[in-house]
Amino acid sequence: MNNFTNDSIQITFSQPNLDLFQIADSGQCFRMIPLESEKNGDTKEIPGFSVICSGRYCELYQKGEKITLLCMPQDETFWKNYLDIDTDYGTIIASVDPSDKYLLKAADFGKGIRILRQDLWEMIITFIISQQKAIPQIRQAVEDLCRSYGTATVNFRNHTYYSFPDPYQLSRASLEELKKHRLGYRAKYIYQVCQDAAGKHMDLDALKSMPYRQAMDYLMQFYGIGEKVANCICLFGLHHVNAFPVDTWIKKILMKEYWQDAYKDLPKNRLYTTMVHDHFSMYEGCAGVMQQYIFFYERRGNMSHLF
DNA sequence: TCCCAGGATACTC
DNA sequence: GAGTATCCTGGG
Repeated sequence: MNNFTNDSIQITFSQPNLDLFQIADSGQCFRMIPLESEKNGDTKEIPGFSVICSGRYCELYQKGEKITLLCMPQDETFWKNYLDIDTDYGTIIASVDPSDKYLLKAADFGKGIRILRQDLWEMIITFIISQQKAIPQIRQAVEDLCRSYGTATVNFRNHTYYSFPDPYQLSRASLEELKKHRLGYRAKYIYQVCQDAAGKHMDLDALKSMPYRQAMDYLMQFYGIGEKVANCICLFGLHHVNAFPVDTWIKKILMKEYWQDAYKDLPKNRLYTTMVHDHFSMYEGCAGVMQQYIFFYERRGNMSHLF
């Protein structure tokens, strides 16, 4: 990380409960990519990540609790905020119910995970894309949209990177164009949401000021956004840490680890809501973090690697 | 070849 | 309110 060309600054700070590798494949962030260097013709992975968010580019490196941030000087505050450095995750982990052995293990295993403060619009589109897709496919589709419709900028290494297209940029894509990016049946959802956002029918600024429940109701009015996607947008795009997205992984965990006989007569639809309420509503203000811990713990046990 | 993967919609009853 | 077929695509 020594041969950067111009203007960039390098800041190193110490931060507990922050693990770049865990965050990068926690499934919340799709533009945090391992850095590679070319040596003797073949590419070699180096222990760092490039991140693109809100039109900005940075590189992050880690050694123990020491995080090194490489970015433009005016963006230092932005990236520190992105990493949610003002939240004390140690306190959150310490608040785990001692009788919940599974969550204790999961929180310890994923103690370096944080809820990043990402761009709202990017999260809306990304999690619409995410439905019925695996993480590498989501990455690919997002990168595709950025290269096709985003703004090209040259970073401090003289490499070109592409911002995530804003509503106006993305709304210029026709439905047919969107379908070419392997979005499948999601293309029509994205097309409609872009039209809504560019036409101010979807008001992102208003959304940012809404409390969690209101934001959920607002988001679910739009075509292609159901409860799960709305929860992901709330958690990762609005930093509503009470949001608790329930996908098939979480359903599996709930059935495996939190089942009680009292649930046997509940219809499936009510079942998961009830289970989440019974076991996670006590984590006021950090339930979403607990969701990330169990999600990551379960997935890591089942998958060898993701990149 | 079939099946399903980190869902939502439109349609049934 | 609760259950189901259908929608794209890629990979096992």
